[in-house]
Amino acid sequence: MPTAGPPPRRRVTMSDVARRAGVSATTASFVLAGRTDMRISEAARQRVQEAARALGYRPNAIARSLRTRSTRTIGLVSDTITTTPYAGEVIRGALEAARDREHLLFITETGGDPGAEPGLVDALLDRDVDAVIYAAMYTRTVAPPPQLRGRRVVLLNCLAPGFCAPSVVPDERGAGRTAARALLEAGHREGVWAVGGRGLAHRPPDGLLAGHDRLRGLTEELAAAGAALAGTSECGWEADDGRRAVAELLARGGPAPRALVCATDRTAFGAYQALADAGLRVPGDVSVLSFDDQDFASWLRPGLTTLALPHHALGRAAVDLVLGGPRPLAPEVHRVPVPLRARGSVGPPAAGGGRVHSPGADGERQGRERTT
Amino acid sequence: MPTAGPPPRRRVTMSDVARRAGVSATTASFVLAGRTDMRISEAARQRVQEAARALGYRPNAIARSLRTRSTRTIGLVSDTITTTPYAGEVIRGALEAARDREHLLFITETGGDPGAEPGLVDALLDRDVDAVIYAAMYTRTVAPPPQLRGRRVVLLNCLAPGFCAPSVVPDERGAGRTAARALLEAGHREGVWAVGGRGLAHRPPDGLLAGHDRLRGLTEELAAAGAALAGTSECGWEADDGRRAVAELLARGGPAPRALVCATDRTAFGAYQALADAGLRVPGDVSVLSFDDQDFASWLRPGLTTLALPHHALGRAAVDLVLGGPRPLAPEVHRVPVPLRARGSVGPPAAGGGRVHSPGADGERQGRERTT
DNA sequence: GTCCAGCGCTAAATCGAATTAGCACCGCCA
DNA sequence: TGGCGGTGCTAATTCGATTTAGCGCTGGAC
Repeated sequence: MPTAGPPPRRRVTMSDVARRAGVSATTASFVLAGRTDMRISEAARQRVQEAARALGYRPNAIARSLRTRSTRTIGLVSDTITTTPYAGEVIRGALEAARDREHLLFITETGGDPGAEPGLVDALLDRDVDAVIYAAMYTRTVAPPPQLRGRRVVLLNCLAPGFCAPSVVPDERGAGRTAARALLEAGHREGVWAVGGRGLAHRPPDGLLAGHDRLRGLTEELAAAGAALAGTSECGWEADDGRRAVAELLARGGPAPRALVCATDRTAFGAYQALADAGLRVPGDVSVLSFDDQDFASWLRPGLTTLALPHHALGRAAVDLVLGGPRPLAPEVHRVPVPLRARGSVGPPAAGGGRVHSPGADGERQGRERTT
Repeated sequence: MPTAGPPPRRRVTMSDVARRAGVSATTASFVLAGRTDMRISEAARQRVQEAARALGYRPNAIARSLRTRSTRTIGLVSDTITTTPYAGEVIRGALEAARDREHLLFITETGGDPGAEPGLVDALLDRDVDAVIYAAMYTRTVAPPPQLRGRRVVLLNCLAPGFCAPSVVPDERGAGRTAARALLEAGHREGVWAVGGRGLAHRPPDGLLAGHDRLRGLTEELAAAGAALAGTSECGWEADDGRRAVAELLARGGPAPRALVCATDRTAFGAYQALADAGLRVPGDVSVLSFDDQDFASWLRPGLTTLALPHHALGRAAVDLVLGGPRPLAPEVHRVPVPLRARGSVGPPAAGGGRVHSPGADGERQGRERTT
């Protein structure tokens, strides 16, 4: 009979393999699991291997999981994975680590609806995931749902007071120090402003931790060098917020700012616009430094010097920890370093008080020389 | 005895529920499944429901799946989910649709290594996923691995000649037409250039389809109005490619371009830079229109008018199709509309031949009036 | 000749649900 | 009083693996 259409494809089971090899399912199981705690003749071993190969046997992970209670599966629960463009990097890092350890990743997101969370967590637990990564896309404090208590959980980019689980977060304080050092090394000691600095209470419900720790690292390191922040201009997180905040900063009286430390690349983007509008050059008149390392940071002219939030490393670390960490997990906080991406936007402070300058294109062109 | 530490938490099974309700597991199963094809007294029904509630019973999805062969699970296989920032939107759309249909999503990516693909697909099939979404992050032709033949598969953002499965892709040709219409409506009939237009062979192995179809739609619609493309300047996909291409275009002789249709927002970003360098205003001297709608498109001054690749809708449509479509699936190509995001970068063509203009800031400031 | 040890394997139970087959009881009718 | 049909349930099997318990054979020691 000629083959017609796709074969019915009943799945090849271990009994099929055993039958073909002329052994019991038990023997086949031990051979295929590579277990040596049962004596099996070399001949039988060979026949089982051969039969499995010939039939294209693949163990049914569902059946195996039912017995072993291990699914080689992780669940990732997050608030919103895409309001932020770099969230993809977190997932990619997690995916990579999971692949290395031969696990598969369930991704879920509540879409900002906290009411959806218990349902999603239940769906994961119903499927017997080996571990759960509870992730936030902005560093903040969270309250994971009660079903997760006592489970193997790692908190990613968040802290949960009173919930016994390790956290993996960016080393924001270290990042602040690094930022300060970059500025100090370029010669800045005065006129350093934080834009969108503390960032508390900008996002419900608990506000963000990042801004606070960054500012702390920044001021500490400046203080260690006998310098200090000239001031802080709080604002939102978007380009437009940055533009307005910097425009106001320039419009107010007092000594000219020499360096701006922006909370995000987006606010830095706005800062560039405001500076250009005022006829100020980057970094000739004002240095700009920020946090995130979004892709456009390298397209700007001059390229934006920024602290690269280690999204990929965070995702990776969380999975490595949840799968490879001690049992049970210790509720420690793991801080992942935040590397500096030095581009062209930080330079030595302007010599004079150059409040206003020759407009536009010239400044941009000078910047362009410094672009990578 | 006082409770000490987390309870051992043996999972509550259906037998536990049945025992407590004083019925057999069979009865409990029928009650909890809501099946009416077996006669069960109202009293028994009540007792089972009550017992399940009291014990906090949740069915073990693994055990159920073993029996029913349905896991309420989908696998998404993609090349690289994050080289592109909008990939997250695809996933978010898929996640939303999956949630609506009470399915969970396994996400995998090869990380650009095609050798990893069979292993990942096997891992999914071993776990008995109900369906697979095979996704590419740039629209192109692909060759899914043979294990997927005969399975329930939807191709997302790609086409696979000879592989019997439906595709969900952006309506690139329609997008090209829309772009042309936007330009025609603003009064453009001459000096319309495509930048980074055809885009073939820029990515291995098969080149991209998007550029070709877009260009087709663009030229068709222009032709229908008796107009035509002034020319095409092929280049890469990045900001810097766009900047160089446009700079060259402006430096060459001939009539000045009046409108640039850029292949991506990134090239448009570069185009803005090149135009500013040449002292040309957007849209006063040159209109700019592009494809993608990345977030920075709205931060530029003027805001970039762009065709929003419907990533979210694509992800949603793929899941809706693979779960809700006919059995078996018809190998059709579903084209998802690409909406225009009109911002400030398209305006009426310049009256004269204004080759060079007053530099920088003025142009930007005019643009800014049009920003949303 | 018997006993024991070791070898190489198999039978059967298990995981937790879904599902098929069929049984005990009741009341009604002849 | 015996049969019959409907009601309301249960026992047993199945899904496909893992894992425990133990069986039959052989060869050597005594």
